[in-house]
Amino acid sequence: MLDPKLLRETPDLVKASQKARGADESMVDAWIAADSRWRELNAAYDTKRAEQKNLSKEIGPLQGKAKSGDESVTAQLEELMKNASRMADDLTKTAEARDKAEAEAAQIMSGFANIVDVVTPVGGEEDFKIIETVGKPKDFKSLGFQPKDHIELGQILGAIDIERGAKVSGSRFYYLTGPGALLELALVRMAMEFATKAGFTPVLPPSLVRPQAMEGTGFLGQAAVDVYHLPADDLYLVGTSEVPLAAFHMDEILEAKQLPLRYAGFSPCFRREAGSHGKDTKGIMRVHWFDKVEMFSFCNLNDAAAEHQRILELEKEFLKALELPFRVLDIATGDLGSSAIRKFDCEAWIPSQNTYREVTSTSNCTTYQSRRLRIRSKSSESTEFVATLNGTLMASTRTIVAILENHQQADGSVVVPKALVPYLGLEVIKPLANNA
RNA sequence: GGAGGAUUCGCCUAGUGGCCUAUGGCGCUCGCUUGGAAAGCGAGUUGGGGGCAACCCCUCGCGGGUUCAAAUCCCGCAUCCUCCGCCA
Repeated sequence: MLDPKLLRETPDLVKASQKARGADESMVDAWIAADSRWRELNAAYDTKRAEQKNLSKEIGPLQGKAKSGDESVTAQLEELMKNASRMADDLTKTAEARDKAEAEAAQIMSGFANIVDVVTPVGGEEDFKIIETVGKPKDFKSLGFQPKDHIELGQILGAIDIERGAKVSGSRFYYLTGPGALLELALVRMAMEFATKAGFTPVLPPSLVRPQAMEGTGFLGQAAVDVYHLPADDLYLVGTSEVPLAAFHMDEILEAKQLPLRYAGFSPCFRREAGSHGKDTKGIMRVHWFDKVEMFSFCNLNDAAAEHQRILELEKEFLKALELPFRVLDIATGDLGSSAIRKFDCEAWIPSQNTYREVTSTSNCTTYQSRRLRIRSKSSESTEFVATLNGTLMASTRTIVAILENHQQADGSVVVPKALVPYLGLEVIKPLANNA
């Protein structure tokens, strides 16, 4: 949700943002019309309500007199009751009109995406800016072998079972087995410790949430088709622990002194992947379920940009620790989620695809989510909506793909990055003995 | 799944249709007092919306309803507690 003041006072700013996103600019004027109608009706209601209250207050004492046998007030009382009755009808009608205008304004409001940052590159999916490139993809040719893809490596190592995933659950499902299962657990443990050292509180959040949590984080807008819904219970499966982490402080007023509050959530992530038919159909690059360690910060709006950089630095540091070559992108306006004003993606090199693929993503959502979730902070001076930021630390499937493919050797074995060795207890993942 | 009970300001609590424009205590903040502190005394202390302002309106778990008038009566829902059943 946007700040209504922004729309009332600087509509051109909102229009410019809508334009940069390729969204509808006319919503701005439509909202302003609905809002001014609401304000008018609201003021009218308030005035009438005040009158009604005064009228009602006169009735009580008179009724007391009438009850004690004083018949001189009966006529006056009747007159008052008649007026009050009429007033109540009028009030109901005004309230209905007011509520209608309010609902209309709210409807339009919920369609606004956050105001893009002025520094965000303008354009669509392809218009990202490459901020930096870290590490260098391995030259497998000079090493004398053709790199295998993660599907083949997964088979050789007994780490990933895609066929049985499909048998049991359908396409885009998989089993992690043996060293694959242990690899994920090691990565999770490493990520959690890493995040804890960086000041994030480890959290295991629920991965089923109520509509208001989903709604509040902005996932029931354009992204709604990608969300699993359980109609029997009206619960949603989260696509990221960003949802339960953001909603953690829903309807709360935090002490300004406590900020920033940082959490690292580990949860499964469920995505319907509607509309991505034909993309990444093989392997585990794009799946309906994966596990992820996600960083989430609540901070002052003024500190949000710095916190965003901080989260990005942590993501980079983690990828460096895994010895993965990657690049950092500044995502363009048209490719931002509705909550974000700016987004950085880290893309790791995937040898089998000869390209960089997204492994982490961090967004600055300023007060867009906190307004919807009613999360504020209170200092002695004021009560304000907090800024929220999120960033992937470790998405298991894609991280596993990157590790297997980048660190593979000619025989299919995989060298475990040094930083991960203590968590995995292995220096090399070796092919299964019975595998040719 | 079944049966009861609860939900009022940070915490505890009063409140069975109009005098609730919500008690009282604790805590907290400020002031007086003091060399300084404690005690004592006094004031303040839920959020939100509209209005240039004076001020007005909303907010007693949430949503409806009854009524001229609802913290209070009625209906639905949520959460928590107790007991029974089931269960990792």
